[in-house]
Amino acid sequence: MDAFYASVELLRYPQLKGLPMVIGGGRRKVDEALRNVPEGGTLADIPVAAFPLLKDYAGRGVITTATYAARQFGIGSAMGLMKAAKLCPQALILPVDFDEYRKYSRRFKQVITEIAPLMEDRGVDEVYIDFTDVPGGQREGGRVLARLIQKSILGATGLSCSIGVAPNKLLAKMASEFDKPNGISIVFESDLQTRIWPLPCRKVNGIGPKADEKLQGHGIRTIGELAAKDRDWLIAHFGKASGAWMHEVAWGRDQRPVVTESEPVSMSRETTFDRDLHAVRDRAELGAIFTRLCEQLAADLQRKGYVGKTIGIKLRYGDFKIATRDQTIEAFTADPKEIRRIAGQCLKRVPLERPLRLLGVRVGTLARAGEVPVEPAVRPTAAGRRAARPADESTARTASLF
DNA sequence: TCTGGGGTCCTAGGACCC
DNA sequence: TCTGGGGTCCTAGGACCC
Repeated sequence: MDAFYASVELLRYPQLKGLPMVIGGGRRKVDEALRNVPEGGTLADIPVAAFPLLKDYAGRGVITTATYAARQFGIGSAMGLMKAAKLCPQALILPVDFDEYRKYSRRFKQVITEIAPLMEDRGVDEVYIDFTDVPGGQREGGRVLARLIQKSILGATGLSCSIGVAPNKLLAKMASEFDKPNGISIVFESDLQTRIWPLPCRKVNGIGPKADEKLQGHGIRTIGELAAKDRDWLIAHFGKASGAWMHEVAWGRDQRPVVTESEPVSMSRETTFDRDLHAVRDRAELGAIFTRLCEQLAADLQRKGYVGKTIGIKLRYGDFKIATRDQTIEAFTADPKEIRRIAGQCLKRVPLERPLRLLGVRVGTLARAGEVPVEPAVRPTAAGRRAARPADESTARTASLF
């Protein structure tokens, strides 16, 4: 989907079309500015001047989506809001409204599955579709079907999307970026050398900043340069699995099927504080946030009908370093009190002297409530074994906080 | 310009079992 | 006297994606 969050917002506020706008940041300040709906009017009647400007936004956060008008100024996803404000102070800013995006997500995905039932979910704004057995799916290399899907989604939601059609998921994903927004791009196997090999390695789904940096360290910048490397050389430098995988993708090979169903592995809730908090000084505030996260997470689990038995916490310190702890318990649970109790024990095992930026709670090893696997014979858990051992010195002093 | 929230998968060491 | 081989589970961290 093209600039998905921003495009959904423009459906509500069509008066903002064409203006530089970003989605991100907390709710509070922005919400105040939006309490300007004229008497008897609708959201579309709010004057543009009533919307908050990026330059007036003071707070932590990143941009989740920028309109194409905002991108002209060099603003992009994941950019800090403060930096974006320097690039384009007059841009408008709207808070993230995930419930609304999820609504439109369900809608466009339903449109797709009615046309092509084999669809793989890749988050709120992205999917893979298997054209293979869809009637007419091969006409003009898939362009006819792609066009039908685009038109149907636009008709049902008012949203545009970009589609890449290729022999596999790897190439289709890259193809989808060739013509944005509202484009269709067909890539054949025979296009590998001309259209894929000139691209930077970073364009491969799965090669991130770290791998790219390492590749560049070896003088490898493009996918073609990667393809030129010996398979064994790649394995020697990137490990057996990664090296072999890199060799495959550089040659455009990918056998992964389109997966239409999957079960969640974990659920979590986390929050970044408005300011860094200290475990001792801000004890009450932290405790309240901690409890709330556990309650939200329990509610998520219960609403979706899951229970879990691995409970964990995540901290991000002021210096952005991350620490995680988890503990597997014997009985599956979705109970907020139990989650908080175990998560609290996890917190006691992590250093709490330094300023904290983020706190998160996670439940993993999920099972559908009501289909809980039979417990195997009890053996002492790792936690039980650990309990016999005293906490290390750094955590001992703060152990009673939670 | 200090950098969100919700996920998945992989690696690696240690405990434990057969 | 010194020391197997294979397997699973648990835990912590990290890369990556949307």
